[in-house]
Amino acid sequence: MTTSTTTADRIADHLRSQIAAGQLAGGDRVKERDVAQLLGASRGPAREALRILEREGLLEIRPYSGARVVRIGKTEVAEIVTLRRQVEYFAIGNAALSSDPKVVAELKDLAAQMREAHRAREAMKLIDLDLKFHLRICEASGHSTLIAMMRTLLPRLTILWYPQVFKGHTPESFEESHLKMVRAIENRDVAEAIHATDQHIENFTFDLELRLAKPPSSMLAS
Amino acid sequence: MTTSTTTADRIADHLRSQIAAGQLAGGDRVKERDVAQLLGASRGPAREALRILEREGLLEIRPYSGARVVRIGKTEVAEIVTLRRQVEYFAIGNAALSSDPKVVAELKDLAAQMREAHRAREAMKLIDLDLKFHLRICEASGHSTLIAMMRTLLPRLTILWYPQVFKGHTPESFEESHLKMVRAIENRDVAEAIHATDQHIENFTFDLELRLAKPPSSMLAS
DNA sequence: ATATGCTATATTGTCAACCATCTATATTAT
DNA sequence: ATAATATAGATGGTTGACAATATAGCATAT
Repeated sequence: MTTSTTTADRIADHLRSQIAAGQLAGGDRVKERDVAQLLGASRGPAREALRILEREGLLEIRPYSGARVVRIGKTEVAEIVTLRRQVEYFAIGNAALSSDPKVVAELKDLAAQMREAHRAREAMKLIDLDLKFHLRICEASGHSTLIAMMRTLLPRLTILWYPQVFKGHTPESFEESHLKMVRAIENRDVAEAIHATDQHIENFTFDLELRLAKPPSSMLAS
Repeated sequence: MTTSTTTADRIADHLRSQIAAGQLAGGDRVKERDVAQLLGASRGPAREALRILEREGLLEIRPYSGARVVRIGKTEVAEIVTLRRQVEYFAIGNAALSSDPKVVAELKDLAAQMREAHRAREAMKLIDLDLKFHLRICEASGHSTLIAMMRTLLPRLTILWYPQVFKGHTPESFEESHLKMVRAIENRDVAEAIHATDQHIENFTFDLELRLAKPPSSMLAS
């Protein structure tokens, strides 16, 4: 649970979790007033939070018509995974070239934290750490536009991933998969970095299922 | 001047033009109140507009510290052009596969409009049309994430391009460069589509200069 | 002169109440 | 059943106020 600086961020975090966990399903409507009251805030920050989630591709907003949770179909899944792969290649390639020891240390730390979160079965925390890990790699490149693109991609991946976050790997294998990427960065081995990334993505998308839209289920849905 | 639906969009459009034209230079501060009053609006929409431009990578916003126009250096220029190339390959490849006649017609129309805007030396209109053109190619793919990424990229390109928008080509050569892409889509020729895109980007980036930050210059700067 | 800490001020962050405007739904008339 | 019309509900936008924070400027100490 990251202590965000602004109310809008806090609200966005909360809604993001709800969406990832499926408490807000595809097609559900999200109203400014409900969101605001739920977190004890006013409409301003709530509105802002919805825009944040729109940019992340988790909500669709149409003027005067409100926000709805996006429906993600098979096409989108394939699309997101493909784009993610390309962006991550680019990112880790650059990270391997610069190979900042400080970044390497941080990544190793994140990998260890993920292992623990995995052991503790803290799904949301694990996802949050994983996002931080892959975003850190982008940030290491120092390319602001690349970071922006990654920010566009990662939240969408979250939705796909959450339902089966512990599936197909152990805390140790999960950590190892990440560490392979880190070591490649550490050794300035661009080819290996990309290969490790390829494997990493492959390991955790082999049976990604789309989450079908289901009937309204949450207290936010109307 | 595009007639936007919401006030925030209108404000964002206005500021985007100012930034592209250099009336707001890198490092300049942009205040909510000033922006609001300038367009006869209140702080709400102004705030929203700033967030829009932040997402587009034209502004940097820090909590309680305000928004500043980003400084774009040589590194960023190279980065943006490279990423743009990759995204556009992906987009036009998909567009060529689907090859929607309606889209093709729209693209041809846009190319013609660009020729006229070029003849009339209407820089901002030309850029606006060009953005529409390339965005339309993305939209043709139907990939919402790809569209999101393109929306991240295009506004940044605008800043780089504006200072020399008419340089290195005639209205006719400019139209032809776009038409080559359109015809490739029309003929479902993926390889040619990518080649045409490559040429197109190459033609108009050969001597992209970075715009250096300069002293505050506008009525919005403080 | 430089560095440090404090104060003052401007700006952002947030709230609340209110009205305008539009969308979508329900209703009515044909 | 269909089309035109009301109605309700939500969003878009305004105003004014206040709280929280960062930054610049000033005083002080080194």
